[in-house]
Amino acid sequence: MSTDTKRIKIPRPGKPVRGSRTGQPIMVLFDLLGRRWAMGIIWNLHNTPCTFRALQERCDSISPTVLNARLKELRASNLVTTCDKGYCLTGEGEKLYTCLEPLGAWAKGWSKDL
Amino acid sequence: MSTDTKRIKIPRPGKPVRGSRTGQPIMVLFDLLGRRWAMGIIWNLHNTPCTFRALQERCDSISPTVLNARLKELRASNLVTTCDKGYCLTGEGEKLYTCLEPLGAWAKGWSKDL
DNA sequence: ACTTAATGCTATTAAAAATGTAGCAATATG
DNA sequence: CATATTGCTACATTTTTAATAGCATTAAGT
Repeated sequence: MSTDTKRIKIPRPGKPVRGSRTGQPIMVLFDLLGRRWAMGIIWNLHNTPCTFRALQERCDSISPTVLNARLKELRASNLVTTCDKGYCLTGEGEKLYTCLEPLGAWAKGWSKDL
Repeated sequence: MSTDTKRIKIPRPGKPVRGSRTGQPIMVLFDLLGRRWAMGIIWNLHNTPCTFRALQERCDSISPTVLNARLKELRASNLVTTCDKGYCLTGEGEKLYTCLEPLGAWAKGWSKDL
């Protein structure tokens, strides 16, 4: 469980990122969340800390390479951390989750008329 | 402005998608939104229809290849459509936007303590 | 102490997606 | 007509993601 962030690009507010030269917070967030499995990881981690391997299974057998990359990014962004049970959301991460939560209900309605 | 959807993979609720064999609506949505620029496009299109090229500029000069791919997906998913001003969000798209909106405020707070 | 099993990864190769640039066809405008 | 704008497509390059194997470390079982 290293916090090694070398050679990975973490989007940072105020700095140019993929998708925003200005580094507007929302665009930085979209850059971070708009990566494969980022939101799924937050969703699956909500209120249920778990080990790397358990998380891997919950995320439909996501490859360890990507899971590890996402976890590094999310930890560097202070959304995910480690606890005695393994990985879990930080306080900020849980707050972010509550912002995402309404999407669950919306998605159900959307899926009906699709 | 064709509605040509051949050769692109649109995630569909109820069907296995990238990231969910079960096709849970939320996972389908995450698959769709977890693609580069998808959320940024919705954000930029909110209440402000515009042409392909104008949208391209708003999205920090996103490449036309990706913009077009995202637009096809979002149109096929009934979130984006065309109007006299060019592209715009559908009713569903605007509803989705209201789900995303809180992220703007959250992101500002998050960016401070990062 | 010696296995065995689980955990957290890294390495590697291949496939898919995104980027960047050029430019074309169609329509509108002067 | 000539020019400009629009909505894209083509193509080559770079990044990401995927898929699979497996290693090092720790914890438990016998």
